Amino acid sequence: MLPPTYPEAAIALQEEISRLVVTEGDPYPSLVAGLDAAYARDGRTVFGAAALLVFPSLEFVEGAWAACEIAFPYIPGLFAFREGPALIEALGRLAHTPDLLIVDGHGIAHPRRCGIASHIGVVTGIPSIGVAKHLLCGAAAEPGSERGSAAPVTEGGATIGCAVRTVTGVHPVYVSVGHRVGLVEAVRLVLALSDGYRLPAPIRAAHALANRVRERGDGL
DNA sequence: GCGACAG
DNA sequence: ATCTTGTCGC
Repeated sequence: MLPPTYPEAAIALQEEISRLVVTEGDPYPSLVAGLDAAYARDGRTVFGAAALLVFPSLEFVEGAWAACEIAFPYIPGLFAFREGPALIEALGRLAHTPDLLIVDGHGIAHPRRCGIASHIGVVTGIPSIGVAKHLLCGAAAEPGSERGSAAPVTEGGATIGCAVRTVTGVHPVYVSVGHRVGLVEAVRLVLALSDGYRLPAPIRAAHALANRVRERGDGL
């Protein structure tokens, strides 16, 4: 199916993809890729970046990026149709295939249980986890203030993610299942991938790469 | 109808 | 996300 042009088509596609999401799994990855994007100042191009790190040493292996014309507006809940193409393109340019994806954004902590992390996980078949800085839906209980504390994010009685304290005393991140990873396992992995900063190392590396690429050349 | 709303 | 400098604090 071609990339949807209208919100109604995008929503219909998400409803189909959400049925394919596998919400359990306990991967022990060797190579973890962080995915993030940056936008050109003119707002017409999105730069997707993938940063590959060794697990659990967090040693950097390689980075890849891709520039795409923005083909979809920013609509909360339809994020994947804006950034997804650039992230998947960058992912495909890595010389190695990751065993796990850490995506900047939500997994199933989404109105249709199909955030960008789940979307990319299903499309690629690679286990994925969503890590977001803010909630899109649901409500989170307050986790303890110590690093490692976690509290559930729920919506309508269902647990859709966890608020996780990656740094003592710092605002938590919101972790949710992307694809082929259980929630408990996702939280454990995010903590193992976090080394002193609020966001996990793979996402920070991807974020830095995306910004570097954007600064170096706004065009294509 | 009103407010909220990943990046 | 992006527009934007310095500044307070560990």
